[in-house]
Amino acid sequence: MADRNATNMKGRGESLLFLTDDQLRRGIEAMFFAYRGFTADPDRILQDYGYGRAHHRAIHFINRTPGTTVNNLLSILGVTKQSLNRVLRTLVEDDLVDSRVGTRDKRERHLFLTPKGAGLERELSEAQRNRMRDAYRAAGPEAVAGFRTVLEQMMNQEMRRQYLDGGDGPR
Amino acid sequence: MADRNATNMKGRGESLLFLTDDQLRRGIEAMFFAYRGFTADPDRILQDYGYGRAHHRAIHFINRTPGTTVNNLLSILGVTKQSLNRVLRTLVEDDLVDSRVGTRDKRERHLFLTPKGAGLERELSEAQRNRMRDAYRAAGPEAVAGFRTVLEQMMNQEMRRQYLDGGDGPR
DNA sequence: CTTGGAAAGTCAACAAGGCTGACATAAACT
DNA sequence: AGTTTATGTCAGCCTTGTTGACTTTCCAAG
Repeated sequence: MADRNATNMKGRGESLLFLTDDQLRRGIEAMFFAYRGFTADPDRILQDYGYGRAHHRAIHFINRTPGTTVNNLLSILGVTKQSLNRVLRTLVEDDLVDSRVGTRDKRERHLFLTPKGAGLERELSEAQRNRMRDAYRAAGPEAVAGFRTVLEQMMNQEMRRQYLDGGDGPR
Repeated sequence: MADRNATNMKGRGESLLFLTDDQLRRGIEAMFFAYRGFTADPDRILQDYGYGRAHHRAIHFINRTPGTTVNNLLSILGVTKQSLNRVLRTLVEDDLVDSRVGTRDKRERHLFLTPKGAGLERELSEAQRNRMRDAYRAAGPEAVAGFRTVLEQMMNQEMRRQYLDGGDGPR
């Protein structure tokens, strides 16, 4: 429906710009709807547990980097400690996350998923991976490579800004 | 940093899967960070006006489809009428949106941006387009084509679900 | 022409998850 | 000893989502 111009450019490789405002607008909307789809499955699962996206994010990054400190998590997620703490507290209370006092620096708390937490993580990430896999499969390997490339550019933009602007935080 | 496997597959076109869980996880995280970057500029602009993302979304879709009804907007945005109404009310009060009673069906309200509203829309979409354009430029035309293809797959997933599941709405 | 129901709006109450500010504690650093 | 750092916590505010109940308008079918 929309990638006519883009596909016509394939193989030319020059930056002769097919980037009309309308093309960009479609990209913007695609991001909006795709992101909604992307979070839909986890959202439904979390609802059953009485959790929200904030819990999902915490669980995800604790799983990715076991033993991460609260401060680490804070800067990755870009929220205030009060906000994160609220979430973290319920996760510890519900025995999904284990918060261990640091050995070298006892002020720090190192965060780990409990078996129960790892279970929920698997459930959530499996749903999301299935989505992603289906989209990837339908789009094909070449498209996936391009997808990753563009997303990485968008990520870099934000990382760059965060450090250049002194990281005045998220809205 | 990540598309090694994917690029290796290029040209083979078969679905011999390069889709390891770790590759998928990286895609998932890229979506998270990219989306954050994607909304960062508008969020900053909106803050100055005392608005939030909900206002942005309303403004965007009214601009895209001038004269759209409240119900149309409702189903596109996937929120409750009470939630949308609160946003719409402030936009009308602040003279950014014009709500005209329908001529054929007078129960309907048709929504238009006022010149002032169009001004804010331009400011917001310009920031977002610049982001998108920069990412597209840096990634190149082929990557953009792939990006669009994958996003469209993800959009379709959600559209399909919405109608199959009877559209039980967003969380 | 009456009435049922759809479309839109309003009011009230609530929850999640952001935010700020202030303050407490313990540990580490100087 | 005094300062800084990491964390936690209390209180209060905002946005944006939710339900439920109710009204007004008005189309359309009986």
